[in-house]
Amino acid sequence: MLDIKYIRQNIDLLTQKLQERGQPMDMEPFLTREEKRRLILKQVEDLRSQKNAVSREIGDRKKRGEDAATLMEEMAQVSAAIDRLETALKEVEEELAAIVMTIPNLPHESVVAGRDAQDNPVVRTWGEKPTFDFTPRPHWDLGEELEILDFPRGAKITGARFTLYRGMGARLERALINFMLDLHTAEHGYLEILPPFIVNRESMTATGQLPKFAADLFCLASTDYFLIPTAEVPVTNIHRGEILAEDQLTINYAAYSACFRSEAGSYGKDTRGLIRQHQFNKVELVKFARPEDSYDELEKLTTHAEEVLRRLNLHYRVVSLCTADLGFSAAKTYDLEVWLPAQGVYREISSCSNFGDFQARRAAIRFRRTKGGKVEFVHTLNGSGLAVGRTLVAILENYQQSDGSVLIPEVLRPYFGRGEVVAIRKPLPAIAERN
RNA sequence: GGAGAGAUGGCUGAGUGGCCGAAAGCGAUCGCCUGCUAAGCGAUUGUACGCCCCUAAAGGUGUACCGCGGGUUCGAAUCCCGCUCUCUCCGCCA
Repeated sequence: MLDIKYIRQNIDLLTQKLQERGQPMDMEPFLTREEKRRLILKQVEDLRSQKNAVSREIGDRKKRGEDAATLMEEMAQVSAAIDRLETALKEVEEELAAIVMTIPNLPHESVVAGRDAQDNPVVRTWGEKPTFDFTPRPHWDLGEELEILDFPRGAKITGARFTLYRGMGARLERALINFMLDLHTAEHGYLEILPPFIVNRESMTATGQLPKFAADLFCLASTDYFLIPTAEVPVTNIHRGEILAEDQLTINYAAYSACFRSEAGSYGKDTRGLIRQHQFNKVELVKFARPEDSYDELEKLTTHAEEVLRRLNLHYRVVSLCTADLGFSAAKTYDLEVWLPAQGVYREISSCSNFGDFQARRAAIRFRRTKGGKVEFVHTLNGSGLAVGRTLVAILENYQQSDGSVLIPEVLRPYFGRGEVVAIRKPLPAIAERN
């Protein structure tokens, strides 16, 4: 959410920025309601002021044993007038909020104006595409053959875009979660969080998923609770409505969670494999920073996410999202895209964003300056560190061998028991049956 | 799921219809004093929104906020209703 006063005073700049985002908006409805709100508010407050003064007078007179009947009658009418104006005020405030809540964040000045994802500049690349002396196969084939990913049974148990992990597949997913959390907590200084995976409407609104993107969420029937689409939601809401001390900042949290996305409108995209699921695992990094620090923190956050890929020795590139590709709440975003050799594409595996004060204003997350004692909004940031399912995909495809087995990256081997396990192989028939 | 108790400022805690944005204490900040330390003295100590002033900041002023939402009343932290959360007991449960 943007500041209403800021919108009013910078209406031309805002119109231009929305244009650049490819989401032009007519600001006239905002302006008329904003003005109407102030007009009515003034009237209501003047009447209330009058009411307060006269009510005090009535009290005084009664105490002195004087008659106050005329004044009381007068005030009854003033109260009625206040009631009418309050109704009108509430109405216009709701309309105004409805408009403001659907205005996206303004892109940071360093974000390039572009038309679509094609215009996202590549900031850097790391590593090299692995070479194969055979044709690399897609992870869905490898996963089924190794009997670690079971797509038909996932569909039977629940439906399309749900997958059953088995044996070494489940183990690899778990190893990745632990590896990522260990790295971020022990070496990057994040505090580990295990949040609720179900949140209320207020939390969803604070981080920007609601009211605009309800179609992407799973809502629990007969409740006002939602399955989280990312740990960003519960973790950012940890400090909703709080005023933090300046010396607490920057706060760094790392959280594993399952993520649930309904994503209506994704039909036909990525129908095979693990890339686009209704349920997936993710380790999320969240920061609360002072405004002057937030863009430095974004760089740090991004390198923390990158470090996971580096240690797994997975080739990737970093792109900076252009204005048109930027998410609703973000002021600036870096996407990490990992190389998937079977498909010959770079695939998004992490998205690291600075939201500026956009979420903080919605969520009322503030801090008090030690010097000056002023209250200001914090800046919130978050990034995937990383999407676990997609990391598993990248490992299967990049570490596959000609015999159909998949080597386990060095850094993950300690998570597979005593270190004897170095590869995932097709199970022997007898073992397969026992499983 | 059933029964009961509770929710007040950074914290503790008083306040059952007007003199209450809210006593007192603690904490914090600034200043004074004491040759250091401790103690003492004084002042300040919420947030949001509107208006005035204005380059801005500061300032002035008004309104709202005592868990949340309604109601009664000229007037509500205080009375009534609904909800949420916390605590205790019972039931159920991993």
